[in-house]
Amino acid sequence: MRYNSDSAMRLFVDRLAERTPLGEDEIRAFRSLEGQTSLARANVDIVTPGESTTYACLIVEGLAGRFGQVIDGRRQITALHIAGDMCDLHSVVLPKVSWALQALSSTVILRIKHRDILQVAEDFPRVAQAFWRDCAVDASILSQWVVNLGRRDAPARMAHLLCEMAVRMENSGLGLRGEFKLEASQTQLGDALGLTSIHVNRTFKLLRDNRLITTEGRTVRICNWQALARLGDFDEDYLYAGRGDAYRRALRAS
Amino acid sequence: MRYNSDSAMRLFVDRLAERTPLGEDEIRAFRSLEGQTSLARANVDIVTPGESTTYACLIVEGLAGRFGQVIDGRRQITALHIAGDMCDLHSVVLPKVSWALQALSSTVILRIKHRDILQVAEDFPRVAQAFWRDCAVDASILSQWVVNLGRRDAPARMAHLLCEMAVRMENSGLGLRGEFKLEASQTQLGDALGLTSIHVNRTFKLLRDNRLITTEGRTVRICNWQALARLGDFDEDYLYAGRGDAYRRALRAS
DNA sequence: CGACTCATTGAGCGAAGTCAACGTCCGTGG
DNA sequence: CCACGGACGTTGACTTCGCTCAATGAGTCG
Repeated sequence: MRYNSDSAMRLFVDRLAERTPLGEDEIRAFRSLEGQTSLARANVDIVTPGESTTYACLIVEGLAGRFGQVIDGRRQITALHIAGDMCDLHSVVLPKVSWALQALSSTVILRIKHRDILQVAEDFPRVAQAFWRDCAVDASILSQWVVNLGRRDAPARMAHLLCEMAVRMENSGLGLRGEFKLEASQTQLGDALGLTSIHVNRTFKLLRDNRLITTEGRTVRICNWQALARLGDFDEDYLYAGRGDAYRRALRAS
Repeated sequence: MRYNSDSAMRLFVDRLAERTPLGEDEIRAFRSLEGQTSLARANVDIVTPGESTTYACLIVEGLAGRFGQVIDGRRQITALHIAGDMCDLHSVVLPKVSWALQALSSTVILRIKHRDILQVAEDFPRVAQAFWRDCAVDASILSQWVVNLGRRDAPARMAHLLCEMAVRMENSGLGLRGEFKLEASQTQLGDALGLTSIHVNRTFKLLRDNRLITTEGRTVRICNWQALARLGDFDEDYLYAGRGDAYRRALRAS
């Protein structure tokens, strides 16, 4: 099968370059990395826990989640990844993983060899720094999830997640913060929010009843961004997602 | 004041070198980094949110926590750091922070300039990789905290935290997993566990009543490691902290 | 058509929060 | 020296948020 993995690669490199100034040759070196695309259907593991991986996964299309496991079978999603995300870049330096990577909806991924990534990082210190920084942003998001789970009730938690995904999608040109598709079932959202699917449903209803959002299938429309962000106590700084014009122009040009 | 910051530096470098083979000159280059020590009393901010830091903090002695803030004044600790931890190494690549770093008990820290750290990383690719890897381990721990907060009830959550701190302390030679000092108040533990101090107290009582632990002041003794680890569903792999060969083999894949 | 997944809603329960009181330890100042 | 205040730990009574169990409907695929 052939997927347009170029666009995802461009998204990823743009994001790196936005946060870490990279020269022409550095970008070229990185973009020349080869990989294999493959399709994973919803609820299929891409990486299984305990595995020693030899490649990192770039999302080309769809939605994937990193899952932590609890002994009784319940699951907790620790990260959501959209197109353009290198979802397990950290596995380059820690290849033995203790989590699962799973497609939440039909997802196309591009597997890039650790060895190749390490080589580029070794040849170009700035690229190494860009990788390190990307992992740090990932950790920053993870920190916010800890806060979200630890100290916010269900409506605030959900509001925060919706705001986060809205901004991330918009920044990757995959939607607008006012309207975007969140390709996850309520059960999967529950796994991300530390709630049951039933409570996710009720919380959705609450947000709809308060005219903060509307939903249509899996499309979410945020009717009142201000109010939703206030409810979720959302401040997008932690995403380090440049809303700079330069970035957007660059995207549009390509 | 003069503190023995050498021992903390040694702890940190040992940990790096344990996970990333470093040459003599690389270790020497790193250990030659200079810093300023200072003392922070309990509940005093070392780094304040919104700050743009120019240095990273190595804990020489004591206990520090990274705090996320919620609008209503409640707090959530997203990471605990003990002696030998470079608690905000990621700020080297993301200097504008959105969290607070606070001493939980009297804590001595060594501030090392970002500029110097970046220089060593640029000169020695393996050192850069070691930093990247250290941040990845930090993120791995963060992931486990997400799982802990999202999918475990209070007793399991607490058991998991106790096991984690026990292993980390033992691995840094600051205690034994069977007995160690956890220099945090029950309120602070609540901030880490997403519980109220009152519920932390009740949960402590529960663990004591079940003869899993005993406490004496802030010294925790784990009487039944097996049972506590089972209750907390604790598997130490995610800490990448073994001194044994197993984990070194796991890393060798890279 | 049947089997399946997913969304929706109700009823009852339980884990954790809130509010409140009290004891201990410790530092500080009259 | 003791009195006072503050931080911390402990415990009880009551409330509430989110979970469990259960039933139903809507959409989809073979």
